[in-house]
Amino acid sequence: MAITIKEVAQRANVAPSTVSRVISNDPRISEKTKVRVRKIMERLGYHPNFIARSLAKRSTRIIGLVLPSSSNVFYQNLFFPAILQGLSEGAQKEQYSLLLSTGKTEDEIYEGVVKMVQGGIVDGVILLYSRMNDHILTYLRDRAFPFVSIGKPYDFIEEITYVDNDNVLAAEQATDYLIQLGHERIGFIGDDLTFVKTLDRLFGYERALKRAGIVLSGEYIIHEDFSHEGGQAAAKRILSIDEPPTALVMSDDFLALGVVHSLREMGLRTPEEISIVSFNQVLFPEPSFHGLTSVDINIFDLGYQAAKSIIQKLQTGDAPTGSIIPHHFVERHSCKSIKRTAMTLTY
Amino acid sequence: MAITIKEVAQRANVAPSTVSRVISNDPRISEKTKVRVRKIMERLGYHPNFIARSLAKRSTRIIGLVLPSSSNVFYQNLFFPAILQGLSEGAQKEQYSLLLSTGKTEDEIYEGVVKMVQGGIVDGVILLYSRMNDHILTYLRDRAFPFVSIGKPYDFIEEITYVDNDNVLAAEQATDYLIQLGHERIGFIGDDLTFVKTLDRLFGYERALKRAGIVLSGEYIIHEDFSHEGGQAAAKRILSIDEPPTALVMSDDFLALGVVHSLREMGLRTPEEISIVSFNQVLFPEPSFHGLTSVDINIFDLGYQAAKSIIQKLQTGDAPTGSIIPHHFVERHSCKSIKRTAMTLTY
DNA sequence: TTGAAAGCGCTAACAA
DNA sequence: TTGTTAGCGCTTTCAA
Repeated sequence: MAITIKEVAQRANVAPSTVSRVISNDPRISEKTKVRVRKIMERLGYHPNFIARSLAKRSTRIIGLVLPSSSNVFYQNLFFPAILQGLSEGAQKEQYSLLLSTGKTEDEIYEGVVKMVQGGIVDGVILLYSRMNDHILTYLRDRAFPFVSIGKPYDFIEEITYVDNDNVLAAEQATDYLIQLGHERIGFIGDDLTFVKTLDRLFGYERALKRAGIVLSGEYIIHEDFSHEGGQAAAKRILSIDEPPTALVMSDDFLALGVVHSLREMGLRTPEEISIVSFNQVLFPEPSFHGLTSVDINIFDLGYQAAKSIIQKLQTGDAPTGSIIPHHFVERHSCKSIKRTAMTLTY
Repeated sequence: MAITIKEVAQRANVAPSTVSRVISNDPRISEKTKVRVRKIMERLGYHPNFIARSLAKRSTRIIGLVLPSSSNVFYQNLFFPAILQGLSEGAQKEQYSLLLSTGKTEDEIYEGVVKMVQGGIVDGVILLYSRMNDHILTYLRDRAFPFVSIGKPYDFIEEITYVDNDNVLAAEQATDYLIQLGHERIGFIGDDLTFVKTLDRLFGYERALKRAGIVLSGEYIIHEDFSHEGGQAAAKRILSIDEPPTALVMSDDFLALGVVHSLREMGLRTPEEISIVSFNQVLFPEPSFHGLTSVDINIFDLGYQAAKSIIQKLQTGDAPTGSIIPHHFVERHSCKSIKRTAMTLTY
């Protein structure tokens, strides 16, 4: 067994409570005894037992991270490590630790969250996603347990602390950009519409089209996983349309790469025959690498701010409702102008 | 405050210890009281407090994960999420949780590990890397604290539980493959040589060359980060050599993509002018996608087995010293034969 | 400025 | 089959 506070107290000829106060650097303890006790802690190699402390203080300084249930896809995308890095740095700064949810199915994850929360393992929770009708969010909210959502919540937006980009605006700008280039047959490819960010991006896309007086076509809106298979399926769908789009807005770089690749295999080149704008900007930051024109959503900042928000909430009991992380449109080489003026030159 | 075991006991007219035994499904308790107590737990919405249980049992069922200190690169590579997925599944299966180390620098990480271990937060630790002269490993070993290393340890290989591929053999096979294709000027690009896996792969590369009677050239061995910048730097180095290699063995897909890309920008095409074999196989499993001939090291299995090994160690007090995960050579389109017979045809 | 003592919620001898 | 009791190692009133 390891050294306890009692043994330190004995050696130092003080009460355990005094040692405890030395640990937390209580100002009521004289410098002299502090120095003496610290020396003995050092000599004995004493380290406080966090579990005992947690039990007494009813706080662990551990934050639970909840991944989405479609985590197989999540694990194959650089979004996850990027956001973890931000979370990790934000937590480390305030001496918090991060506990991962391990479940695969929705039920497993739910059970895991209940265990973390009711078991007193975590002081707060961060949801690494936001989707509609989420049981876990409802559970946390019903219990008034501190949590932060990465992604704007679908309901109760006024009362939930979240961190997000302005996805509507970002998608609108991306779509506008394509419209400016002369495109009118513009498609949208996103993943599961239960995710709020997909809804938002779709909404921004639609808003841009409407404002430009372009009629929406249901055929042009496609939903697939953020995976290579998803990309392939999406590419097939696109080519099966009578009047296929000349440009695409896509909700993720990985998905976009898959689509671009599949389209190329089917004989459709980017940007010559089809223009592409995507989201996330995690795959090699260099502009020259894959050449996807894309919206950089600053994933690291998203994670960092989420950690900051939950910690603030835990420490002050309150936190800003919504934090919006700025995005940046990064123009590269996956889009081509098809304005009539440009076209006539070609004729 | 939440419901405690005492309140359940009162309502059920039993002693707290009986409730405790019901929770752990102790066979000594009669079915009748079990049912009664469970009903009351249900009705009160009781959930055991894990912290209290952990303190009493001196075990938390939490496993600490330690990332390498060069984690900025780690976070930008799909190796990390892939191994996490394996770890996660292995942990979930046995009802263990995963705690992440959050530090950036070596010192921060070391402090974090000490805190986890001495603080009694974790029952065991998994090192997600293996490098020579690792303080953390030494610390854990000195304390005889249960841990598993992902990657063969540099020292004390007999007594440390680890999970790894046969990287020497894999690199030897990859190099052999290039030799079979007629290459003799073969380079090796890896990252930091303090990582054991890089050492092993380098060793396998050298062994294959020696066996084929090819003289090693120090110029042909390059070390760079697993990042795009690293790839760029490596590409420059290669082109600066008087007699540049006609083929490369590389220790990571991400690095390889960066190198391939940079080389192409500098006018050297793959596989026409330079052949490439790499490692990891995390970036889109489809053979057609990026076309890199590569060694699939089954990262998921590596993580899954690591979780399994540490849990076995925690439960039985013992575990196999080394588990070797099989690798698979995946032939694609990044290598070209330059055998003399083929060459003469061209002349 | 320090100490004594109770208690955080649970488990695990030992008794019955 | 169940209850009693003494901790696990720390914090925190209350008292001195």
